[in-house]
Amino acid sequence: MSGPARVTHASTRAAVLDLVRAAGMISRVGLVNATGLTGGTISTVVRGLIDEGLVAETGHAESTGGKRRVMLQLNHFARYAVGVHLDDARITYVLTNLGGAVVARISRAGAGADEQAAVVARVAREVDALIDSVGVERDRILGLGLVAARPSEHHEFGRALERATALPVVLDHDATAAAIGEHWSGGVGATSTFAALFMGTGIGAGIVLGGTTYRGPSGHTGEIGHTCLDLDGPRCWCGARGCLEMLAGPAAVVEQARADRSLSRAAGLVGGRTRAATPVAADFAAISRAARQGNTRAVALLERSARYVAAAARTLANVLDLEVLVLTGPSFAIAGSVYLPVLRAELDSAFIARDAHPISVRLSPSAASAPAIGAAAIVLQSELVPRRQGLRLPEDLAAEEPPVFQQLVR
Amino acid sequence: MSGPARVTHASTRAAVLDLVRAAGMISRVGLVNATGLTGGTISTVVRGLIDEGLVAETGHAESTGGKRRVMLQLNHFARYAVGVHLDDARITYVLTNLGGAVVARISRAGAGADEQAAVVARVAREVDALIDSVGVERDRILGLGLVAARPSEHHEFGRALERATALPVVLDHDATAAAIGEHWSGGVGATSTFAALFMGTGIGAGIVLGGTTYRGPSGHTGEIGHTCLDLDGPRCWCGARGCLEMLAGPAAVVEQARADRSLSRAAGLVGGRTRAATPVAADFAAISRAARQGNTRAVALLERSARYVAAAARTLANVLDLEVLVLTGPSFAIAGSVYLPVLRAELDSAFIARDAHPISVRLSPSAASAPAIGAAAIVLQSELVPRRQGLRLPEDLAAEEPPVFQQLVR
DNA sequence: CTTTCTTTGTTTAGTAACTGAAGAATCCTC
DNA sequence: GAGGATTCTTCAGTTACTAAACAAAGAAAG
Repeated sequence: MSGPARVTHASTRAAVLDLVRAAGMISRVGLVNATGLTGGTISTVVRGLIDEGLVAETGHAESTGGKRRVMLQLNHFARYAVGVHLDDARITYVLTNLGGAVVARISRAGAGADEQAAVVARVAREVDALIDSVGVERDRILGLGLVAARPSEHHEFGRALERATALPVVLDHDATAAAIGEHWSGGVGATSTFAALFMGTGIGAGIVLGGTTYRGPSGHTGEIGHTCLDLDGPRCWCGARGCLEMLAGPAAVVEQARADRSLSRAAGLVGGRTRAATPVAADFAAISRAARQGNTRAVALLERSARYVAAAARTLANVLDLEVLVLTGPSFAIAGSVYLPVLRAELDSAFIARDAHPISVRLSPSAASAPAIGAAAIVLQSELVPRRQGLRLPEDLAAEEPPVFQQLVR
Repeated sequence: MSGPARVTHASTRAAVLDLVRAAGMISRVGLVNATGLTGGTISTVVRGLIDEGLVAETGHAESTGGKRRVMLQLNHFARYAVGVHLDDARITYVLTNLGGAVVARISRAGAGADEQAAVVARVAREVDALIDSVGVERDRILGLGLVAARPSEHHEFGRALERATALPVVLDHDATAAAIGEHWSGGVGATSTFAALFMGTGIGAGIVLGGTTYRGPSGHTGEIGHTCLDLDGPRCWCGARGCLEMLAGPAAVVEQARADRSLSRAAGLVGGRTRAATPVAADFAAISRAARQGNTRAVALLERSARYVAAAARTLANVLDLEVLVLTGPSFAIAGSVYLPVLRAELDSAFIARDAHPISVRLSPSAASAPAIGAAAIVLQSELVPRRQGLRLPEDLAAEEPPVFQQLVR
């Protein structure tokens, strides 16, 4: 009743492993301090991890007056995971090792309106190619993470891909995946509260609260694209008015640019002239390029968008008491340098909790492939991190179907 | 590794107790289904609770084809808790029983600029009067919950009050308390995701995610009063422009009403003429009264405010995937009937996840004393619900001396 | 009324995951 | 090289569970 805090049974191994991963290098005593477990427990848990080949002893630390600590490190190449990001425009594949580092990466054109069976076969083939390119044995691959903007629409696809690749498939939201990817690749602290602002064609946010990803009761979290920023703004497909996405999302920026003759010409916008799968993505890239080259109209357009995004980001930060905000996704990969200073300025001057703790705003070092990396990270997490803490919920009991295909969103 | 999910050791007793409370009446089999624990475990846990006098057997259910279930109920009068809400305008005290039901309630004028020692003595005296009014033995009172808009400013006050009353004191945010109060008083499901929109002088939100209250790394959560609704709106004290609080909070509504001669006269606004502690609260009440009596200008003013609040609420719901939204706090107690339909309409037409699950918007049945009730509920919770699950957090380690080679992530 | 079946609740033996304490190993200092 | 400091391991004991057998209470059928 009054003893020290404990760890949920099944999660201890995973928690220790996660600490080793997050710390990069740590001793058993370090784990004792970090977990609150006793030395004896850590000793046996670590032995198990070493036996499985997941962790290795790598040298000693300086003495602190007695026996030197034996340092432990993750055996990064003990296991691998595949991440697949289905975007309208492109499909991105990554193979990561246990540390979340990208070992191989390929990117192919999006599937468009192709037959699902054909897409499944193609993706399976490309996953095979990815794995073969670095010659990793199949049984060292923990699974495949599949992420998309609307995961609920890819249910059947995931199931089929599971059969085609013979890998366990987990399905999730791309923005959530991007957040987990940032968290996993170590840029963000293990127990921190942060959001990954994800800008692709739309705008969303993946949310991690105190180290735990937040998915909400139906997986529709972080929809900041529908933050209201103008009560009488233009009507959005969601039913409301003045949504961020309508006012300042990539599609809106492109539309505004197309309406500007001079800018259209200067940036060489694709416009409606081609039948490219995603003229929006292409044109947004063109506008960003023009901005980088000093086109003042392009700069003004992006900065206007950034002001809106910044207001939404501040709202989000104020609601969740965020510690870190990471900009990620294809559009921030291209135009992040314009948005970053605007968001920083907004949060430095108007974040409510700024006296209590700083909020760090940064650009993801791998914004373009963040969702795919995150997809792989979800696999790593689902294998290595606690499946669940606390009570089994009534909803779980309702759906007692065979766990063929693990899905993270409903 | 593969078995059913388990319960954190220390929390089982509390989880079962909480289920009994939430269900009102439940059998052991019901607890088995709700928790996922086995009958044997439930049997022993329930015996313990009965031995402690917290739970009692109360009759039988109809037979479902075999032995009838023995129904269990919380022994509501086994323990009590005191809740104190420090508002600028008023101090509200409640004594609740174990079920969160209010047994006694008093409300006194706010402390204003009085000396702290005097206020502590006065509050302690009034708490004594509250307890004596129903003749509850002191040792049955679990503790005192103290809530305020800016709890960090009442640290020393809480400590002093602890000495003066000889009761354990817990300190928290008033909006968070209101949310816990709603959760505890059973209007909201045990594992639901919801927010309590709290409108006093300012606007905030208490957040409960999947049955767990979310406080954030520094306790500054749910600051939806600083949701941006107009990029070029009036400047707010927080440093930003177009904050909800500036555009549509009670203070803004009052200011707009005062600028309207006809309405000022009709509603009999206090304005700046008196030296009352909180003219805003009094005038907001007067405007609401005028609206109820059919004054179209007052109605228009409040409905305008409601449209802004609704937009902020929608933003919040979209970010957190809310299932329930409760309107609470003094201002909603007065004007909730104007705000409720506007919020309902907004969320029915534009909540992103509305196809996945409904969002229920309702008015708190005890909006005026919700924070105080919540304060008491926090005490009940801190006594009866798991102290902590999972890992020890880095903040706990901060006090300890750092080993030379500590490489934990910050 | 008796038998059989269903459902509820209890008891008991066994197990996983820890703790606590003792001891072994390693290093530093004098 | 003796003694203390620190790290790590071992092992018996505790806790909180599960699984399975059992007992008790009612319903349904004969």
